[in-house]
Amino acid sequence: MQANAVGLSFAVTPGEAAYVPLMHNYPGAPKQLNRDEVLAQLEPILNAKQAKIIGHNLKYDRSVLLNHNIRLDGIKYDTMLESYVCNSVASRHDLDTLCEKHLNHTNIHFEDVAGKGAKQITFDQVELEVAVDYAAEDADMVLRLHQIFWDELAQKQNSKQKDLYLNIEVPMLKVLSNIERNGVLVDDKLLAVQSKQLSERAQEVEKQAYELAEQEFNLSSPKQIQEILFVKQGLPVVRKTPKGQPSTAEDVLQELAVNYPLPKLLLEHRMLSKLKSTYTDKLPTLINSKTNRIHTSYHQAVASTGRLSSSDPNLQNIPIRTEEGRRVRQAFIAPVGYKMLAADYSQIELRIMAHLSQDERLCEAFAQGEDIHRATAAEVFNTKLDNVKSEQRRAAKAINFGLIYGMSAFGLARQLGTTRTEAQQYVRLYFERYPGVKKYMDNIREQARSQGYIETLFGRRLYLPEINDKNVQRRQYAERTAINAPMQGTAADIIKRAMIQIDGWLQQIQADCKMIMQVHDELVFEVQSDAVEQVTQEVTQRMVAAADLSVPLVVDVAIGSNWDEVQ
DNA sequence: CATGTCACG
DNA sequence: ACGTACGTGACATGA
Repeated sequence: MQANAVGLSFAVTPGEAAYVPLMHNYPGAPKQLNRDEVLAQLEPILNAKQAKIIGHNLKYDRSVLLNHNIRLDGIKYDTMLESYVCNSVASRHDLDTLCEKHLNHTNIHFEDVAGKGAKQITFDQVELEVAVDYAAEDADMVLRLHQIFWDELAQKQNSKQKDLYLNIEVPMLKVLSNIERNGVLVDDKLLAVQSKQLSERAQEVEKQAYELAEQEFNLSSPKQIQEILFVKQGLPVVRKTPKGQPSTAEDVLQELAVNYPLPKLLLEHRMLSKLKSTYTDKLPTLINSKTNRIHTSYHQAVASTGRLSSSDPNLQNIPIRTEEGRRVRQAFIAPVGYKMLAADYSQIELRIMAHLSQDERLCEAFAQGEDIHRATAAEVFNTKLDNVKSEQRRAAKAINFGLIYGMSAFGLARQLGTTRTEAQQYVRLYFERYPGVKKYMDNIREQARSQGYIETLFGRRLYLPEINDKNVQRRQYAERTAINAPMQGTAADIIKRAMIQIDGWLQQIQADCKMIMQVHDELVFEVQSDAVEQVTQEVTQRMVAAADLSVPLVVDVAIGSNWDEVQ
């Protein structure tokens, strides 16, 4: 949203590339072609639907060009997405890493030409003679990488991956670019008020904590908290961190708070300072001065399961679970004359589990539109639906979540606050009542072992090299991933398909509606008030139709004037 | 830069 | 004996 083009580089034949400098600006810089004239002349090519432009992370190039009012619709291939589809478990998909890995070639690094840290210069200050090698190399390498990836994707046995790449990931690039550029309106005055309230409360808590500790200390320092709690006050050590220090994590403090007063204050202070520093103080600083809105970045090649991630700011972890936190959402607003509309998939991962496992009882429960946790409770506790106690439903809900995560009896027991034996009992009962699920879990583990990977419904492949590891921990971790990834990943595929359809519809009818956020199973829109009914209908229909499962996909829609009201 | 912690689905 | 539910990103501290 902020960057300007300094130059353009192209390659049409491997081993040859050109750099067109436009805006290099340093003492003695040579005269260059006028940027806007060059871009205007290039636009028919960049924007031609039949053009076959290949790039690396073209979402970024598209956005920079849009800053100059140039559209980049000739996108055909993106090597970052090719690498991601070929192996999403690989930790990085940046150009330098891919060149090392696939071309055995070390690129000129950006830091080599621009320096690093506080002394780093911007690319327009880089001398032409230096810039040309750096920029032209990029174009050449992208072309070479594409040839390698395309050979891999076009292999016949990988056709599902090719479809995933061409029909989901490449089209998504433009959808995400649109969402990012749309941005979201945030009420900075409200956040300022909240910041003030949070710091006032935090100060009171701080004062009380000093009295209880009989000294001043930094409540944000785990090290100092350890000293006070476990050395000075001699409280029992509940758990240790991976590095062997006594843990002061939330669940530990919760437990200690039953018998001692200080942990409760620490918990409250933690909550208040988290909300203030990460949200109410930070978000207002990220409002773009040109658009008066916040523009996140979505990352399409980060999460191994196929999910998106969001950063700068992360709009996928805005608080909702506590009363205090939720208030942050009141600052995400629709402008006058517009409404906020949120559409979320109901229980999508469990529905996918029903589909993948084809378990009869589970499919039937969804077909009947039952409350799935209640239905599970009725089965596990062998009672009528109407007689399910709230405690039983809570346990069933924990079991259902546990299943999605590839649970152990230990994990379930801890979640439920019960014994491991009892948790094991629940798991056994569950699998007796849902034998299809049991069979599916065993099959997917076995499939992961024999193939070394698992796949989502739409062919996204996750390699699990540690599935046969000698190390029990690593192997079990890979097994849990094998269980979880097909469900989380299929859900990611489905919402991406819906987003592509919805974006296409919005462009086509020129609706007064913007898609503004995605939070894994939820889409958020800003809709002109008169269009709310139409958008509700059209969005729901496209989300529901995004996959044809053995069970219905259900979408809940809510409308309000801010993000808190639509949950 | 590592660590611990905590926000979300 | 050990660690223990999946996937993320951001912040403060402290070396």
